[in-house]
Amino acid sequence: MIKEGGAVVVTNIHDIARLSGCSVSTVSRVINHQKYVADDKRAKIEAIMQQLDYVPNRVARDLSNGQTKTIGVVLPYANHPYFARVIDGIVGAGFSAGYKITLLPTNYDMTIERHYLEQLRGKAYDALIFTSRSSSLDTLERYRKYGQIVCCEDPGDERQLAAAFTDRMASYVYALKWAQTQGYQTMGVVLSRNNVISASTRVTRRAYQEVYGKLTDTNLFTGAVTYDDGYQAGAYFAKAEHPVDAIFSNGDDIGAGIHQYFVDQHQPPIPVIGQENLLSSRLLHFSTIDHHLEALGQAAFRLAIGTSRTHELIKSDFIKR
Amino acid sequence: MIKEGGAVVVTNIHDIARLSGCSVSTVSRVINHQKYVADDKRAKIEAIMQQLDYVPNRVARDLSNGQTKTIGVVLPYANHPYFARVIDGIVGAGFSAGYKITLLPTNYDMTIERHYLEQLRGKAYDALIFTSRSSSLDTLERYRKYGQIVCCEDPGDERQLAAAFTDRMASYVYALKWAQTQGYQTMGVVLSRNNVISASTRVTRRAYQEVYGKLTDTNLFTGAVTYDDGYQAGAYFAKAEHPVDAIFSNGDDIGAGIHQYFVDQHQPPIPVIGQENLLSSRLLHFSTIDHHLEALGQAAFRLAIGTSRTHELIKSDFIKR
DNA sequence: ATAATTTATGAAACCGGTCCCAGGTCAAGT
DNA sequence: ACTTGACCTGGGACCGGTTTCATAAATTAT
Repeated sequence: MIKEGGAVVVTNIHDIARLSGCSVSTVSRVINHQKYVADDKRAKIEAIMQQLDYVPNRVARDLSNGQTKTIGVVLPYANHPYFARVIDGIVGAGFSAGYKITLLPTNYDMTIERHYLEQLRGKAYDALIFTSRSSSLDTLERYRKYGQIVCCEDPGDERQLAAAFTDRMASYVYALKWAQTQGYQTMGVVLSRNNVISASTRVTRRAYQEVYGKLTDTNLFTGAVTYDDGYQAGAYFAKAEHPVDAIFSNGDDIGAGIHQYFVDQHQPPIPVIGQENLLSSRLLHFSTIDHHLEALGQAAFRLAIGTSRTHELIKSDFIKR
Repeated sequence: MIKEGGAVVVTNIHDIARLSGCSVSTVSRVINHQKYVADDKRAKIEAIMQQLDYVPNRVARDLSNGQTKTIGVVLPYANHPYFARVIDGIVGAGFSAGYKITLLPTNYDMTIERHYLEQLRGKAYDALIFTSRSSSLDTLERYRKYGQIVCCEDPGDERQLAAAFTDRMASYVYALKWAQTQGYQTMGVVLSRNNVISASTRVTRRAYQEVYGKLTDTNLFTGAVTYDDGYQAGAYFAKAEHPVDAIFSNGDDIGAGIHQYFVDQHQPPIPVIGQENLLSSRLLHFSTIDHHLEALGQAAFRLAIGTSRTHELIKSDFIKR
């Protein structure tokens, strides 16, 4: 019991026990609203807890219970609208379930991802949600035994990992086919990371293959994450030898950059299809795919606290503009 | 020591001590890279830790150390661009300092804020950052003794609270005076919460008073948080009996809504001054105040882990468009 | 009246670490 | 030879809870 200026600042369960003339076991029972405590003792203990303004120590309980009621959310960066929406879903669901959500930025660094996986081993989190990853699925799976691990992509076949993901393939194919019906013969593509580990990249290539055939290097711009990157992409396609009729972008803000480049050059803006249904596509009035990322976050959270090793598919909507 | 299919899954410091023939104290010294351990013992212990793939339990260390290296960030909702930028700053700074950042949504509910303050008492966090609040400063101050509390507004006079805030007053006055030089005789204002607890609301009123005189009800629209709210505000001012020459908005996305209403009605858009320098003001080309919210978040974090009861002022920039 | 439950309580182990302190070795200083 | 101080080591208290288990009283069932 630590005092400061006469007022009690910190108390523990032993103080309460001593002052109430009971044992810590009994106090613990009162704290946890368990049966088998005499009414008078319960009242007395509650009164003393009230009086000393006692609050049980969260960390001690976590240690004893072997769980922290905390979920770690692994993401490259927090300020990107894609992740912001997913986080929003996770945080909302987490709040309702009484869980704490901790943000774990990686900047796509595998070493840092490993660090968080080690923290999972150290019981710092009950589960990890990978909204994006650089490590292999094998690596993630290897840590599965230390806690639930949820990834936000289709892990395919028989994985031990839980997964919440959007139906990218279906929505991409739908969007691209719609573009064909609009008379767009050639379609440019803008991607973020051009590697096999990015689910978005992989699926975009597959969907493109199915609808437009092989994706050539000239029709592809990679490394786009922000509006300014999109602007660069716009410049690339504007100056291209064989211009494309429309561009399928990996995000609305990037799409806005593409659009804006043409506007700034006083050229007719090339039709763009974006993703995420952000304000930018609404303002510039181009089509987009809404992946319902809040729902994705909620699903990921449910999987994180559930023990069921399952998959959840979130349907996307194509918004024609 | 818990095994699963032959492989060791969980070990603790006692296992390491037993297997290495040393005491727990010595193992602890090795874990923490302390002096006074014989080279051969150190090597042996390290080898065994390696072999069993031992990771110290985070929660146990936290309990013993009396700190969690976790900062709670209190905010109304996570998906709003204002808070997204502040979070980004906090998370970045937290990562560099080896701290965990937990998001605590309140939806402006005082009861929920209280709940988080109680958690601070329960040692769940080392400090709390209030990016926004509904509780009074007195209330926050009352919990100050349980941990550092940082608020993101100017708390004025002699408060025990640490504070990181932007120079709203200066930037608002600057922006409004600039508007006057542009010939805008009457200025509408859009606010989020029209109560005295919102720093933004309070300062906007004061700045308006200083430049334009008394803020009348007819020149004010409140309750705006999103683009759609801004759209409503646009409708309000478009249909007003005494139209305003320009509108000072509490956010770029809201400003975009205002702007867009006029566009949709085929009316010449009314000049808007936004805040936060988001993509929307860039796309629609209206002036805005950049509060450098990432820097605000970083400052807030520094105050959260520092014991110095200080204030940090972040300068804003007015971006004329 | 006796056996079987249910209720009530506290001692003590446990969760998995940190750290103070006592005790011992050994080389340098006087 | 004797003090001094740096180096090593382990026992055990401590952080603040939860939970098992033994014990006993009060009910209920037979």
